[in-house]
Amino acid sequence: MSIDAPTRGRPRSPQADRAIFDATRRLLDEVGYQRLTIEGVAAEAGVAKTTIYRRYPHKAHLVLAEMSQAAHDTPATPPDTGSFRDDLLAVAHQVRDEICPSAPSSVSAALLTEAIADPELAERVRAFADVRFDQGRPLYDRALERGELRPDADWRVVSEMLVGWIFHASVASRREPDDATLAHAVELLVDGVAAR
Amino acid sequence: MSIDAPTRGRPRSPQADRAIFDATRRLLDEVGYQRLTIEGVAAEAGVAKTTIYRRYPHKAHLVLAEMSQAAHDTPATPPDTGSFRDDLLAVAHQVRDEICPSAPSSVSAALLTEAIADPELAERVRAFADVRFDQGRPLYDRALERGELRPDADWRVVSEMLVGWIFHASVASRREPDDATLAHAVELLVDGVAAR
Amino acid sequence: MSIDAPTRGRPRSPQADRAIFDATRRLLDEVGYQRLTIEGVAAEAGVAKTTIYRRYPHKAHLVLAEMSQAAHDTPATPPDTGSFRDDLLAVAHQVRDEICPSAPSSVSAALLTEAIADPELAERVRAFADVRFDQGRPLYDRALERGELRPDADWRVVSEMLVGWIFHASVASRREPDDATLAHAVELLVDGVAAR
Amino acid sequence: MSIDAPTRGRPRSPQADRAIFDATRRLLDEVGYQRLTIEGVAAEAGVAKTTIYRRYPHKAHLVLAEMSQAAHDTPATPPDTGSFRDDLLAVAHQVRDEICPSAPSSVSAALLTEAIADPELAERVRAFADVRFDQGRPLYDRALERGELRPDADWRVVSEMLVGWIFHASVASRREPDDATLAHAVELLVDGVAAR
DNA sequence: TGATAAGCGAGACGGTACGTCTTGTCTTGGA
DNA sequence: TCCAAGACAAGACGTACCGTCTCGCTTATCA
Repeated sequence: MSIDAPTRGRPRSPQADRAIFDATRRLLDEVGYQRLTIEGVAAEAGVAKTTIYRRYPHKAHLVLAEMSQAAHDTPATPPDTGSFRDDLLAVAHQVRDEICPSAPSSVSAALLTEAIADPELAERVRAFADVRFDQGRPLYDRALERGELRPDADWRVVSEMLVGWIFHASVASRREPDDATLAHAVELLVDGVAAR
Repeated sequence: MSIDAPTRGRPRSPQADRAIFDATRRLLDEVGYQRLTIEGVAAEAGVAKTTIYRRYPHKAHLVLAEMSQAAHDTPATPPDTGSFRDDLLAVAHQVRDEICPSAPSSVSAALLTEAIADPELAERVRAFADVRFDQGRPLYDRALERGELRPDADWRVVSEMLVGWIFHASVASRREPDDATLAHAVELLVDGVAAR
Repeated sequence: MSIDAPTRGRPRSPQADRAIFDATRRLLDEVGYQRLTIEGVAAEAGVAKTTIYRRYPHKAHLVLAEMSQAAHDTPATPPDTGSFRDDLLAVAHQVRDEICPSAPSSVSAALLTEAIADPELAERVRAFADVRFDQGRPLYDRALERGELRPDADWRVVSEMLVGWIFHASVASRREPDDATLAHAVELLVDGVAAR
Repeated sequence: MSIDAPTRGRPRSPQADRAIFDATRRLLDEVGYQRLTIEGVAAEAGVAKTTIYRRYPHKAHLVLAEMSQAAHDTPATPPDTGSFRDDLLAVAHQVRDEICPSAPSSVSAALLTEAIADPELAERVRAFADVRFDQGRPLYDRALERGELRPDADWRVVSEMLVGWIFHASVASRREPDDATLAHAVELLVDGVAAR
């Protein structure tokens, strides 16, 4: 990507890198984002605080880096059922099951919140989100080819609407939506809410 | 609701109540949620820390109470343009302008984030959201009467989809959606994304 | 003693008086002077804090009052062995066993300490000490009659020297003095430390 | 004494050490032990609270450390008048003038009081007292050589009796003993209270 | 084959806020 | 006027993390 500066001095330890990521993941699962502390990660990873601060300026950057790494290691493959409606429904299920499964895992919300006050972080979060959303793009392309999707529809808006709804419904309104509600939402999204 | 226990001991000072709320609002506007501090609120309100802790166990509860109070004092009136589509668009504008205006005001996001890890707070947030959503209900009732809305559509899901999208788009994806994007989103929502 | 002021309003409850004293004694035995709190006494006595503050301005006064009451209820009788030396030794044993038996009981030291900064308390403590010392006076009078005591010796100094030494030895130097050391101290006191 | 563990991490700042001691001394002189506050010391020393708590678990330990340091910096030299009796009298004057000079300085009493409930502190206090008493030992050795002192007399008991008496008389009984009373006490101690 | 430069562990440092505790005062309603 | 109950202002407590800073040591590249 960038030409590495001519690397003087001792290079950063890849073991430390891994240990930090692993500890971050473990603690994220255990106590959630809010109660995750750099100090705790350092202890869990058997690493000095400095070693973490040298890599990431803040907790949020650390966590985001870990998530990016994880996303890179296990890329999500969008469903391909042959039907746009069913594809969307499958995505809805995926998102719900990824976002909701117990409290701590909702790291994303926390990151988004922090991003509000930290423009640089916001930029990285946006980049991360872009990657995620782009992974879903083929789904819309296929739908378009099959003539199931309005050509003028902004696929990004559609994605965000689905994901944003699940987020909002889970947290602000009731518990996580059940299968019937998911289906209803997809139907509204596909067919519109207007009377025919 | 419940008959208040026959009020033993000195009653809580309404002046303190007000002072706390006012200080909270002022600081929220000034420094935002993250950097809001119980200690700071106490100082700003000219009140002892204990007086706040006696009322609210955590920062989040305090802030939510303030928001509830504010919402109660100035209830939002849903738009009534005579057209469902235009009503929705007006709501979208309202929500965007309320949510987005720069960093500090994104208190909601922070509250939602905290609610993830605090079930009791989550319950209160949910109650607050219910009130807000219910205020918008007449809009859907009118649309139904006019025959503009599918009778089987869950109005709550529709609301959440719109609000959730604006949230998500603002924070996770790009900056706040512009007017054209809002209009596009409303159109997708009303007419559906399927090709006709 | 004093003519009671013409008693307007509701008289103070003697039950409360007793409950306060009892609770004070219990807590003193349990947690010691330092960790005794007015709040704790009120709770333990089933009495409002105000009820205590109406009677005693400070913790120290409360405790001193309790001690005076206790001393009044069970006056100490000085030993009378027929020998000055043995009387002193008996007193030494009494004092050691009263002062030392486990940490919390050393309330006296704490009171003395507080008295340094509170002249009124100091006066009361002094009065209390005077009563205690006076209770020992007959011992010296008898010794004087028997011709065992130097006529010019200030009995108060002698008492204080014995008690002060036990205090000091217990706390500042080693553990509480054993019987042999007590006997040695009494001997030094009686016969002097000078070579004959 | 023990070989210090090979100094891992950043060493403690000697400047902080000094600043803490100096501030402690200043505040002790100003407001006395009871109203001395760790927070206050930190502020006065220009040091973080944690820096103090890292060194001393409690106020009492801090104060004792300061006293030890002070005692170490300016060791007391026992008087040497050539006469045991006059030496003792000189010591008595020293002790009275050191202990009594108005409220704040009676730190010792406070420390002793706290030591009752804190075994570790008690141990340190004892060590400190040992040093102080040992400094007075030559006085007794000289008296012994000159044949002024009973060979079987425990010099430590003698010291404690004198110091303990001054303590007790100052605090519990009346104000600080005047010169005549000091002389009388020394005389009793040296010659004994028994009639000849 | 050193010199130089960074990385690393450890842990102290100045800060800030936390949430708790206790103090002594006050304000209720009821006795 | 007292009492129980409990709110109140004040302020210290001891703790937890923050992000920065020395230390002594290790591991690289460059001269």
